[in-house]
Amino acid sequence: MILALVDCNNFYASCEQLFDPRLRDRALVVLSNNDGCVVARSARAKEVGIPMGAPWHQLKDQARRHRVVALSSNYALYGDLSARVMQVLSGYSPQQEVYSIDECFLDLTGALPSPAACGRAMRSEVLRLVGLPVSVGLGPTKTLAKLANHFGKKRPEFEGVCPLHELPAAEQERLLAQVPASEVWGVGRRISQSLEGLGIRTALQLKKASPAWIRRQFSVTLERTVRELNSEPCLELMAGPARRRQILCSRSFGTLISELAPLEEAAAAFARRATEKLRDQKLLAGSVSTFLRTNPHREDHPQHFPSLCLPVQPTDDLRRITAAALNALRRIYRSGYAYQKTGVILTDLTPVERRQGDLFDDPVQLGRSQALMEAMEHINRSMGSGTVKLMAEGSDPRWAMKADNRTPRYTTRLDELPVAKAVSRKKISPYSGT
DNA sequence: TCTGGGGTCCTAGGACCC
DNA sequence: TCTGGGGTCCTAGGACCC
Repeated sequence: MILALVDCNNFYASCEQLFDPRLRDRALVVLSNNDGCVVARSARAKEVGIPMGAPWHQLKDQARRHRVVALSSNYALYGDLSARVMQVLSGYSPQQEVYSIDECFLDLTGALPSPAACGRAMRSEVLRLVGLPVSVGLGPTKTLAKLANHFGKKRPEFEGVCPLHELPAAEQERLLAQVPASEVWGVGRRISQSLEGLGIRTALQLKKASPAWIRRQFSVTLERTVRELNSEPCLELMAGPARRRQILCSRSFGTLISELAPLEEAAAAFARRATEKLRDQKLLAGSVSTFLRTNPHREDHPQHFPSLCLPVQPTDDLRRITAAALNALRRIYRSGYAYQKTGVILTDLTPVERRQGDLFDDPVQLGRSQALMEAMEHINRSMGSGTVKLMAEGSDPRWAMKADNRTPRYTTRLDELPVAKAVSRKKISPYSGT
């Protein structure tokens, strides 16, 4: 079996550069929601030493020195470009697993003229048709394909495509010996620290460890990683999208909130967003949880992290889900805390077609509920999300996020098309953060 | 002042069953 | 005085991923 892992380079930053060529040679970063942390960096931003994942407010001086441009994240744009990349790649294999917004696995077993040639073709076609650079890693297991992708990206001699399985064994070992174990898929910060204590520092040392011993020391998960490094497949390619186990919607607020009323509005808004996702996937929720969180970084302030899960009769009715979410919120809320975040989680998900009835169900009410939900969706689809919503959401959200520097949704909004006016008159300035 | 959002899987331990 | 053996299910917490 030969698997490919195709991954877009600096995905969010590349999306922004695609629509504004003036950004191509700039140090550019894209920020997380609320303009909180750095979640993507252009090649130049990496060169000047902007770290991944760091809080933006700590980097402002460094950023000013290097004239770094910082943009708020624009998920409508990234989601649309992702779909185009995945579409192009799907033509190269009947078996594609879309693993995240910017990467997918493909089964290239038996690809002609060869998997490696196929990898090179994918790379040039995505660049030609979508305009985004990708890297390709090839190997007999997912973990090795991931590692090969790492080599394809970091080592210029591969020119973006690394067919690890074609290299002589000695050459493979030489490469693995040069990669820290923490770069291996499934080895995070905690495990790499523990491994180091046991004398395992490189991917090659991890590969040569005994699977049984690793299982005793850690868990079956890391045992699988070791086996995968030895070309023994333990992780299957997922055929379709896996069945969801939970649906979560949460946001940090633009400012801290202590009163119940604005928290209720936020929870109602997140319940709606979660219910939209639930209905898109034709699922019913059997439990609704709400959680609250104070700012964990303020160690000198009183902290409160409550949550409550309420069972409901399996439903996709926005009114019932919102009522349960607010009920839970009111029961966990305490005055006197400055809350930073709330969220709604739907669990115990079942497919709509397996709806379990109840002795006291009223089919007329169920029909009305469905008709109402469909009418709301129809209006919100054609006139914009949130055109029709429950009063519980309020109309002036105090919890709204910061997104001071979002670029236009070039590919999904007619009124934000990149016409001359929109692009050329807007001056690029380093992010001021005000 | 300012620190993301959305997921999955595994394990240990407790509750509960006969 | 002395208190079994063999299970399942659920949950919280911790690890990982992008």
